[in-house]
Amino acid sequence: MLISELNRSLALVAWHFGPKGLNGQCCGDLSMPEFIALEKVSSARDCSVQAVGDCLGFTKSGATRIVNRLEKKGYVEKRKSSQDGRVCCVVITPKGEAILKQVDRQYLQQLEALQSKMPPAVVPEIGPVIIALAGAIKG
Amino acid sequence: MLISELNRSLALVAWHFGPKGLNGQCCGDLSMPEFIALEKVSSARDCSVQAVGDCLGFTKSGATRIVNRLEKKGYVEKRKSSQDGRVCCVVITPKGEAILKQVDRQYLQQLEALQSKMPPAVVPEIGPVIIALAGAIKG
DNA sequence: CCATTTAGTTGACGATGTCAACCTTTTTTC
DNA sequence: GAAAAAAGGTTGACATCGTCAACTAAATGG
Repeated sequence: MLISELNRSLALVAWHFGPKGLNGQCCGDLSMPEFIALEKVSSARDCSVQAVGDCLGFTKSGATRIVNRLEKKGYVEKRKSSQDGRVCCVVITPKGEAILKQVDRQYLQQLEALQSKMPPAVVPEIGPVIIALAGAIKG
Repeated sequence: MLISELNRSLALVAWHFGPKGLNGQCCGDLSMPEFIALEKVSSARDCSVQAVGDCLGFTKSGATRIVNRLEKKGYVEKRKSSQDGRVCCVVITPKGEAILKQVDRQYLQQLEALQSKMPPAVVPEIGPVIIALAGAIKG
C-alpha cells in the first residue's frame, strides 16, 4: 500500500471526471478543456483570449488555439475590443449556451447515478465538499 | 449561470488534480496517466499490460505505450509470464516505489494546504466523500 | 492439426499544447 | 511627443500522446 486510500480515490475521481474519463468527451463534441473554456467565457464579462488560457493554465498560444477551436465549432465568437485594440473579447453564442446547458444536465445525471451507489450518509456532504475544495483551489 | 455551482466546482477540482492541473506533472517526470498506471502496477499482482490499459480506459495499443514509457523511465519492468507466454507481467521497480511514495506525500501536502483554506466544518468530510465517490465509480 | 482467439507490438495518423518569433496596439519614459 | 518597452494575439515548427489497423506469437478448441 504505497499510496494512501485518499490519494488513490482522488486520482480516480479526477480521472473519471477529467479529460479522458468520460470517453474523452464531456458531451457532444466538447472536450474537457473546451468545456472549461466555454464555461469561463459564459460567466466572464468581456472575456479575453488570455483569460481563457489562464483558467486552464495554458500559454497564450494554447489559449488562441482552444478559442479558435470553439469558434470553428460555433460555440463562441471573437470581437475586437472597443476599449483596447489588442484585445479580443470572446463571446458565447446561443449554440454555445445550449450545449453548456446540455452538459450541465448530463453531469448532474451522472452524479445522481453515483449517489445511488453511495452510503446515504455521505450524499448530502458531496456538494459542500466539492464546492469548498473548488473555493480553496481558486482562493 | 448556465452551469450549476456543483458542476463548475467538480470540473475545477478534476482539472486541478488532473492531467494539466499540477503543471502537467503529478510529480517529477510522472504524468497523471503514468501515475495512475504505476499505482495500478504497484497494487495488482501479476499485472498484465492490458490491465494497466483497462484502469485508464486506454486501448491495448495505448497500454503498451504507457507501460513502455514507464519502463524507459525505470519505474517498471516487463517480464514474460511463466504461465502464459503471451502475457507480460508488469512489475514495479524500487525506483518506481520510491516515486510513488514521494507523490503520495506531495498529494497529501497539497490537500492539507487546501484544507487550511476551507471552512473547518467540511474538512472532516473530504475523505469520506472522495472515497465514497471513488467507490461508486468503481462499483 | 488447423482454426480461432487472445496478448502484445508497431507504423501511420490526428489531436493538442508549447516554444519562439512575429505583428499590432497600448503604455511608459525621457 | 517620439522612441522604447510592454502586452494581447497569431502562427509555424515541434513534441507528446493515444487511436486505428495490421501484424506476430502463443494458447485453446474442435
